[in-house]
Amino acid sequence: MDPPKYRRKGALVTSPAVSSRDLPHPEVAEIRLESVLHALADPMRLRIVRELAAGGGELSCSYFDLPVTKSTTTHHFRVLRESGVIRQVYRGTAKMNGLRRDDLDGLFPGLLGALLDAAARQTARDLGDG
Amino acid sequence: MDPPKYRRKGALVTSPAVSSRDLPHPEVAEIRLESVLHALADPMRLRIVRELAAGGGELSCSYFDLPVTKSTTTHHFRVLRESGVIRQVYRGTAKMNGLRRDDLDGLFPGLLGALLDAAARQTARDLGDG
DNA sequence: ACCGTACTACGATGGCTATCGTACGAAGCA
DNA sequence: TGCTTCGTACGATAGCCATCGTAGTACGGT
Repeated sequence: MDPPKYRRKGALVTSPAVSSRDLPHPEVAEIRLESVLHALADPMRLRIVRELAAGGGELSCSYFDLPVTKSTTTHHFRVLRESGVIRQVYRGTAKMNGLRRDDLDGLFPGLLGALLDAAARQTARDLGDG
Repeated sequence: MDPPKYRRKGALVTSPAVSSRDLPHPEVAEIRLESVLHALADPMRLRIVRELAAGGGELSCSYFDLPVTKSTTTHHFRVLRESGVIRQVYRGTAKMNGLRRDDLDGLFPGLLGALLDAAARQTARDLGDG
């Protein structure tokens, strides 16, 4: 392999920007409600977000035991990141994920809470209520 | 044409159930959060829902002046109905649409309000805030 | 230098979906 | 009995997307 390559979607760079790879996140002003809803409309991603909310801090991708392959898991995390729902950062070999709760609450007050509450209610209902 | 036909997706019936055609709606217990989010993740449908919320009562399909053809409009209304977001009923030649606000508030308290508020905030932001 | 773990990029694939155009059905009215 | 308005069904199409498998990169440890 000639020069070291850090390829991403056709781009070819000779060195990473920082020691850790950095991931593109939308600015707060770029976050679109439709994208957030689309991201959360997928059962797998809604589940990820719920676990993130329950977990409190940051969780690694491998923490999640999803019934899909790792490539699919990567895909879902990327959708969540690119829609502005989560923030991702590399820490060693792991990739830590955290909800962008403050950003979302600033943009859409009460939305995230209502969504998490709605998801919890639906789960309770699915389990036969009480 | 031989016998009168009321076809719907392969089914062939000899007479309508009632004088007005009736449309299938999900029961409250059948409404899924993911489906609601998916329905609202589309800009056209989110717009419809916002206008319905602003309009208060029921609005006919033709009330909306959407930048798509009529068949596409029909499609969007059907997605909204089948996800449980709106209720549709024929009144003469018109088809009236109403938000299922009570049903949704019962299932997911605060969700619809938070969504509508979020959409309003985003619109205000798009217009340059103030 | 080597290995293992964590995650990615890429290509393929099948399914869903937003859109259109055309043709038609139902209701009301002249 | 037509005519008009409102909305539907159907087929086609193009784009998106959730999923997979394979091959590969990055980092930390041995």
